[in-house]
Amino acid sequence: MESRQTRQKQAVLRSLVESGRSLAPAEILALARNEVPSLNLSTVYRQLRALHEEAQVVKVDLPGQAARFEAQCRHAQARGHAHHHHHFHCTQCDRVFPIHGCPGGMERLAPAGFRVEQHELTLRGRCADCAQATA
Amino acid sequence: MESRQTRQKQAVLRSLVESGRSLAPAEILALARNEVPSLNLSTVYRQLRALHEEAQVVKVDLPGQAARFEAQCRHAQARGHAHHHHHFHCTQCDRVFPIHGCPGGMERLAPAGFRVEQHELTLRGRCADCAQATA
DNA sequence: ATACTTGCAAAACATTTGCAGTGAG
DNA sequence: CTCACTGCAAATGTTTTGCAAGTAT
Repeated sequence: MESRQTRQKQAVLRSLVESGRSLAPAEILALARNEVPSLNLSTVYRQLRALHEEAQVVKVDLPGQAARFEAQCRHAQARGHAHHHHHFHCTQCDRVFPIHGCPGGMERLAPAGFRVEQHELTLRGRCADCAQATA
Repeated sequence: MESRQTRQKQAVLRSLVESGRSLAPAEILALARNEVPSLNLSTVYRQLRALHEEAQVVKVDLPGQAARFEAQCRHAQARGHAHHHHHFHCTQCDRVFPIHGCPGGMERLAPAGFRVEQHELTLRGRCADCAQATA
């Protein structure tokens, strides 16, 4: 069950790396088709799963949104696990930005007896560009 | 466009209030059918939207999960806006519990120029019941 | 009576899967 | 040569919508 190197797999990963941000599967399909015109959406999903298992790609699940995917940063990739970070979702331009910080102290929030194993934080508001444009 | 009082609307709200936790539309359908056997899933969705607009029901969007809904607490209802709280999602029994606390200091996490307007926090792990069962 | 609501079927999305043919190793 | 990968079509799961019949006000 070892994975093979295919044009479609390279195209999916390259689209993600070159864009530098989180993309929806349909966006990835559109970009990757510049390289492999026959590319199919099913294949995009299958390769995203494979790349995710290889820790080359991170799945970004924001509340109430369809899943997006982003290329894993080199540093985290080398250590074999994802870098802990959160996301800022701009309600105006709909872009998603990484947040490199964490309030901490999550364990204390849960009721007694609950075992907190992980957490996800999503900030929402307006990004620098949109906040300035509105002001 | 004012809303009418129907058996199905009452059944949807009652199921939510009596359960005391977040329910998926399909779960609400099952419970509410005890009261109105002919109830349809489309109607559940339509009434959930109506009740949400009337601030009787809150939509709970956890990352990577289908939407759930919960009854708005009386206190918050009187003030006309939702009570700020987060959620704990048990990875074992898949139930969702309210968390009445908040780390705070979210504004400091965002890059300069970003305007944080709201945030959502999801804790994941094992609830008291499941943690004890495993131990 | 009027017009909002309901139930049903079908549509709209997002994501997955079965399968026969293609291609990487 | 093999067996994983691909494209396509169909299935799945969630949520929405069109429409004729039903019902609250």
